Amino acid sequence: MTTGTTPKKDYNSNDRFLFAVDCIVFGVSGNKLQLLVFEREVEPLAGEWSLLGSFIEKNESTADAASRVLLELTGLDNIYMEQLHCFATPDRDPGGRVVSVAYWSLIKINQNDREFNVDNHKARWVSIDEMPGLILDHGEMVNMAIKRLRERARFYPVGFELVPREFTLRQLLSVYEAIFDHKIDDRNFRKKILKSGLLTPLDKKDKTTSRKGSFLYEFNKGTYRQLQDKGYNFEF
Amino acid sequence: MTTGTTPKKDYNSNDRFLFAVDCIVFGVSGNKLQLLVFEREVEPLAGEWSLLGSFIEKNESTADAASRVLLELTGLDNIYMEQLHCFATPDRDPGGRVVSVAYWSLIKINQNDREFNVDNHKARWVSIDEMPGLILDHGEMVNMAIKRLRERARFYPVGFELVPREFTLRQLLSVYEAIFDHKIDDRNFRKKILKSGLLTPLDKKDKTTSRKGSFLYEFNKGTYRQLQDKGYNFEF
DNA sequence: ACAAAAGTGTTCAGAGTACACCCATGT
DNA sequence: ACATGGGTGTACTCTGAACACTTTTGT
Repeated sequence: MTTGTTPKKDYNSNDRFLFAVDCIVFGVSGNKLQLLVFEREVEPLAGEWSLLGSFIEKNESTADAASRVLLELTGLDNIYMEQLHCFATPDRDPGGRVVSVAYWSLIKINQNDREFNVDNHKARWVSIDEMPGLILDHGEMVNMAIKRLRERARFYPVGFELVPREFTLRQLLSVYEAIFDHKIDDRNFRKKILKSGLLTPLDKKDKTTSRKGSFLYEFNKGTYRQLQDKGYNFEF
Repeated sequence: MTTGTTPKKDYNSNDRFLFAVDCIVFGVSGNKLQLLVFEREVEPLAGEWSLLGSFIEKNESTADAASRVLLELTGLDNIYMEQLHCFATPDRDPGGRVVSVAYWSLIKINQNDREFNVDNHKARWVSIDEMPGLILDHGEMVNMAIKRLRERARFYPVGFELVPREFTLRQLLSVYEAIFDHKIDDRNFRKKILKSGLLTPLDKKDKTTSRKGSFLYEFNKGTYRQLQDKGYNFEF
């Protein structure tokens, strides 16, 4: 039926494109999922809100570039990060034919908010309920990333990436409430999450939020790795 | 802590890369998941097995390019297709700095195997158990695609993409056995899949596989669309 | 003593799992 | 009549979901 299915691979005669990454950075605070957005300081579109991105350098991969952007931003190099999607419609950037690979990442706001001064750099956490309009297709990227995050969080233990190393059950519950954007039953949550084996109870209490104090847990990497392969139902 | 987080966006001074798509095409036959592989006819690496791909043209998106490749191959333009991942390590292609976006797709082998003559085009269906070595990082792409397919198939109704428009329960069961690579209990499968509301029973029987004949079903698009958002557990 | 958050158990309904026999038909 | 694949039902277990009160302790 068809004629030629020979791969078109001519390394000399083909078009070359500019190539960038954009980073979608999520955190949780105040029971809401937050997004880190930036005010662009350069043309085109200076003054408008966008994600943070960068062109890819000659000898780096997209993952390297995204890590570089996150490192410059937060000073941290062990941030949870996944590739989201490659955005490549010809007219997505009026500045030229630019292909962008979006990465999404999760950071622990409480742990790191001193590491970078958001205001000085014209960066701001916004609740995803109050997200401003973003340039180009960045809004589309964010929506896809939210969807992907929720998908991951349903069956894989990514909730832990949004919580400090030592955390209380209520903190973890808040994170899941923020991700899924609905109230979760306290007792059922405790029962299920404790049964999963993902939590190691510590002999300490966090007394900052109540007089009684609430027990701290840390999170069990061994069980984590098992569940990353098999999956686990984190719907509450 | 950090200093400059200004997006590095200079449209003139940055490197430009070649940009390609590669297509991972799955089908099911003989109770096994099959992959469509090609023998390359051009240098570099002529004579070796690879996925089918193409460079991106100036005014097309990656999705357009992948659809174009699939259309040239199968003559069909309504193939189920998802972006897999953007592969962009600097040294992945010895022929130059080529970034490749991989797409995976599902086709109904029985329905279409006459539409393209696989042998004439040096293309071949291979069981994923007997996959030959593939050039470059194509093996890695396929492994990631298998993982992604299984993930999708667990919670979304993609199994239907691998079955003709009218199909028997046994055919559908075989598809799921192939995807997950394990035996599925016949009775429990029927019970669950019929309860899901995804199937519309037809008043016809397929008599090609038994004397008694087995009822044909078609698949309910309305329910399908609901389940695509909510997800549904297709583990059997 | 009281305010504020932490912690705890039970019941019920629905889903998953394991498992073995009869049915319809063409030859 | 028989061989071949198609079709069916039940009992048990486990998980999810709904739901309200007691505990601790600093002030």
